[in-house]
Amino acid sequence: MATGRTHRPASRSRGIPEATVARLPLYLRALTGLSERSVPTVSSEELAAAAGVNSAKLRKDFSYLGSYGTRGVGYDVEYLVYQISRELGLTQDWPVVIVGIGNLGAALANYGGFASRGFRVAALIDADPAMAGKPVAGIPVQHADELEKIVSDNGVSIGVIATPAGAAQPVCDRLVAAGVTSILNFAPTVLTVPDGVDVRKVDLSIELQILAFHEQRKAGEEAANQAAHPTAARRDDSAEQGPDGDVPAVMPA
Amino acid sequence: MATGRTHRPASRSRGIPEATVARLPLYLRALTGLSERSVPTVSSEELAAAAGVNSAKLRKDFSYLGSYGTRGVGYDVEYLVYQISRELGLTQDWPVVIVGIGNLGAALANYGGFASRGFRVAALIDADPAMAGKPVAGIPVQHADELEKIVSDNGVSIGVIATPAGAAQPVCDRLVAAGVTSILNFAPTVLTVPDGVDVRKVDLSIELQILAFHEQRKAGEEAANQAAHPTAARRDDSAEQGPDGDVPAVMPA
DNA sequence: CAGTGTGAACGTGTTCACAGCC
DNA sequence: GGCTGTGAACACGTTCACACTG
Repeated sequence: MATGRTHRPASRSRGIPEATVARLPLYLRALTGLSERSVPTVSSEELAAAAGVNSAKLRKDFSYLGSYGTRGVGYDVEYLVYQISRELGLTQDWPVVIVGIGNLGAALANYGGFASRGFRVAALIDADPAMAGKPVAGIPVQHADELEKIVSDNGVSIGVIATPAGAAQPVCDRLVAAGVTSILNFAPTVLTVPDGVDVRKVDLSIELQILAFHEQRKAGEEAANQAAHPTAARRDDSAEQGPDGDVPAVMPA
Repeated sequence: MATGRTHRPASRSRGIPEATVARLPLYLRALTGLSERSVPTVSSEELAAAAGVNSAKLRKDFSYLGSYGTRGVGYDVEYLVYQISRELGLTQDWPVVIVGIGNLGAALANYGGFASRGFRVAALIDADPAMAGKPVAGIPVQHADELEKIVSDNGVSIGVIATPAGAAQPVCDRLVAAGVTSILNFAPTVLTVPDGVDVRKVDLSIELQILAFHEQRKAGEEAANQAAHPTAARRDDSAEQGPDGDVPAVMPA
């Protein structure tokens, strides 16, 4: 595996597991913090703690990139920052367009983490003519009619969709047709795209629902323990929604 | 597995795989759409398409909840909506507080998907005294000093953190101390919480970095094909960042 | 000796393919 | 006949534990 010096790009950059890729930004952030505090080296243990993972996972992740550590010492912070940045493609800069400048779009435009790492907001686009020309985060909003021109003129390959659900698919289609091949979707819809186009979705409501699931479970366990432990049971405004019995009005055949 | 009528909550609600839980909201959304269009039943194939997964996965997921389908027919839409809602704990309502009413916090407060499914914004909290009393999304912002009181008065168990990175951990600690046991974190920081507290993180910058990784890979493959296929190569403003050779200024030992 | 790098064991998630039922 | 429900096979991801090395 990756014999010392990096040789064939294909052999070492092929097949980095998705799960590892998803953690690289986490490591990078932790490393950047260390770098700013001028820490020269870290052990896998320390870095793992800073990134919120366990050290075995971190070492395995790094092993996919190559052998960038020093046994008995740890990892050189600056060197790792560079290697991970390069692996993620952050040594080049990525022009990004944000479509849909409502509350969320504006929040994204103002988000500092954007510019910090290789990403540059090339344009803000909204369908509302009243928005056109209005500056948000110092960038004038452009009308949706300009979308295709903006994408091709700026060589944009990453698009962020922050429109209402209904507008998302048409916007997506236009972005893709104009040449965008990666989309970050904040609208609560499943987007359909041709092969070769990546979509990642960020969905607030889904995250909350997952939390609710676990929260409910906790409450259930608490209730179960209550027989033996009749202590304070928080958040019991009404009857514990019975996981049994109470069937809805509508019933299947 | 789940013999017909649901009996012991523990036996059937124990051990729904995390991956399945994460998809339930997706199914629920697709089903809600069908329900609004008064579609009475769906096959696993149709529903899977609407949710953007494959049908085998969907059937396996549903099998963890019980046998809610009818062979040869499909699933009753209304019934499934109810079962999934109940499983996710959405038949009760969850008061939520949002801390940090900047651009993002305001976007979240205005987000419709919130109220639609069991979640209710109980309070908006910000550290800036100038914000206090100002209504956002029709809800007056309260000062951070009130945090503990708000959480306990409303029986809040889910908190959303939309503060700057530096404030996130202290806010988190206060929320947890006040009784919150589930946290949705939008700040780009790793939060440390006691056992029994769930944290989910939404991180825009990480999502973009993952997209950049894949985007870079595509560009690399494109470049590789270029030898045989010297067609138009989009987004090649500068030299293909060599995955080999070019070492940074800083070097390891 | 301290700490990386990694095979091997393990666990989780996905897909297949078909038996069983309506 | 058509579609669900599910064991069994497979793929992917995580953890363990230790050989190896600066």
